Amino acid sequence: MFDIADLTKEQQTAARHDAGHLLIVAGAGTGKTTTLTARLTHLIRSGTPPERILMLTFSRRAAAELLNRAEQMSGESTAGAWGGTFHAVANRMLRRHGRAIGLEPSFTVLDQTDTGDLLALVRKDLEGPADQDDAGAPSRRRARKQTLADILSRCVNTGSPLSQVLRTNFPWCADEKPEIRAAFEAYTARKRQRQVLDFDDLLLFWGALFKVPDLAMVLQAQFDHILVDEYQDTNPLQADLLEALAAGGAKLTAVGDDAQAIYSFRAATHRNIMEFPARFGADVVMLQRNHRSTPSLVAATNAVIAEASLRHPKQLWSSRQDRGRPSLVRCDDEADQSRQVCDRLLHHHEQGTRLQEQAILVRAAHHSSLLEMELTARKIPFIKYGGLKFLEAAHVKDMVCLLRLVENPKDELAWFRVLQLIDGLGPGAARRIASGVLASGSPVEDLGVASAWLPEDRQESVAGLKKTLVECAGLGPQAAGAAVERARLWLDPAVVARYPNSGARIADLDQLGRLAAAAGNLRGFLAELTLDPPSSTSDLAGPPHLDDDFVTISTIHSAKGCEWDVVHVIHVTDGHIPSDLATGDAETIEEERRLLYVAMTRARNHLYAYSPLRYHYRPRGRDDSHGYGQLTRFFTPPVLETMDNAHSRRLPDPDSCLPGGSNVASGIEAVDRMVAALWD
DNA sequence: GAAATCATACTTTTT
DNA sequence: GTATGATTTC
Repeated sequence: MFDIADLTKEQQTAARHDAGHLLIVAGAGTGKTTTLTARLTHLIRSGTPPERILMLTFSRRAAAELLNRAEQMSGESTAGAWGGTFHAVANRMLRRHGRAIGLEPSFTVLDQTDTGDLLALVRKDLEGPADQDDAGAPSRRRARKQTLADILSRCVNTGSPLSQVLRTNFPWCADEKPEIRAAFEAYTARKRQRQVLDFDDLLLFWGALFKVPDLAMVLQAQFDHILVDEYQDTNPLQADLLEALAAGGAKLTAVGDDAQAIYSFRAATHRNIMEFPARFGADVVMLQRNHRSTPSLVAATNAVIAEASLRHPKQLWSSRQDRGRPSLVRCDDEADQSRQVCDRLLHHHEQGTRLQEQAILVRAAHHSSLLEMELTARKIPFIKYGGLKFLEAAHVKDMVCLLRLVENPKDELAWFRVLQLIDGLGPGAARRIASGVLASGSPVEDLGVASAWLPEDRQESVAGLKKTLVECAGLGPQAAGAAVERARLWLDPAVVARYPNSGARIADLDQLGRLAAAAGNLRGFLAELTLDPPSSTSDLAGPPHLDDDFVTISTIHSAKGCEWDVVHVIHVTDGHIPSDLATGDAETIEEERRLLYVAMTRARNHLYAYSPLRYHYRPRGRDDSHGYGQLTRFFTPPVLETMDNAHSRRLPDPDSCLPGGSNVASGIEAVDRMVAALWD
């Protein structure tokens, strides 16, 4: 167990800072978590009650771990401290204070998929039956529903008008602007009627709470200290929230590293961290001593990031014992890459590095599929983080919607989905019944009335659903586990009849039942599930046996904040890293560079970057605005000088910058008005 | 109006 | 390769 006195001087300065707001620029591996822990310890020891501390982190797990470590370090309880993601904290605040702006505490939260589904639903409602006459012209394809959700979210999170977002981020949808705009308006209205919030609403409404004068005073007096982790990955809306939170005199501590900003696709902007000192009048402490990696690895990662434009200049250094330079491994093709990864994995294992101390990092979840086959064939166990979509599996979604109806019978989307599980009911019938049911004050009771037009046998099936909902609700709010069990009596047969490989799906429902039983409270369980979904195969299957050793496969995004002795980064090839979908725009390519930087800086002792020379499928060139056939290489000569096995040529680097700015109004109507103003 | 079939754009990262 | 929407069939 260490003490604050064991920290480096710069870490101590950060931990003990007492004058006003503070920005800690913490380079990769510089002991950010240690410093934050020490700061928490310092605050608690110097008399700040835990419940007057708010920690905004990137995941619930990060918050829990910080509190845990602070508790060990300080020897005092951290119980009562507030912690979680921006969205999770917003959820808690709104359940408690939402009534002040006209929000019932039983609201449900839509995830990104739900948002897309609801947008599709209202878009369908909007299109008149009149569009059918021009039979000759095949109606052109419209933006997919998920794209609509992305557009909406980007408008709201950056505070940019629809036309600008369409122009710069979704040019192929620009000619649909009128329909998109109409869909957004209808979508907003629909959400309000049904008491559902999407992710962005959570932040907007949290902000709206601060516009209620009496409540704002209470909220602003609630915390003495607010700590924000991973500040480089926050968006303008979140920065505004912080400003409102701190208006009552709470001290802000923001921690982050502009070189690791990798969430611009979610509207995060490194401008937040660059502008923080000026905006809040904060002191800056810079951590530059890398405790994680060997000097050779630091030299290589420094060389990679040195070529980035627009950064907080810093030079990381390490005094750890060296273990040799990182390797760039040229592979013949993808199959060769898989073999080589396995070979090196096993080599290090024989040298005494457990598989758990090794990781394979990928740009996109599907990049590891061939490798996973090779691992399986060689009987090397692994777990995979990121990309797993437990919640998006149809049968899981079915169960979640069923539970959502128990909690909020006005949840139209849930009705729409659940009704279609009944044999013989499709989208049409579901829509008709759902709208009938929602027109009444007590939706569940009137289910029979709303479906009276159906043939008799189907009415009976609907009655079965009603019985299920009534009985689940009768179990009370604390019985999430029992509710799942009861719901399964109705859902299981439908799942078996409806989907192939129902065995695995039933097993998933078992798992969901276990999670629900552990959560207890149904409302909390549902909110937690959408705000902090299970992120790995192990979260679902439960931890493997303790003696089991397994290697981790993770997307680079999910690997943020983690570290391993040995790291294998695969597919470091133009088209994969950087991704094809980084459309040749300079800013996006810069983000891909940072992504590679994050991946490489996860390694403590050994680092391998694999680069297949040939792919068996046709590589797709990106939209190529700066010349024919030009490749993006991150391993430029200066970088290659820090690595083994390599040779390459040089590229010019690009530069650019993006605009921002946003504002928040008051009350639900005001929020809606403000958002609607974006749709010009 | 629902289910089945067909055609064709699109294929990332996540709260 | 796959998922969505348009079209045809029942």
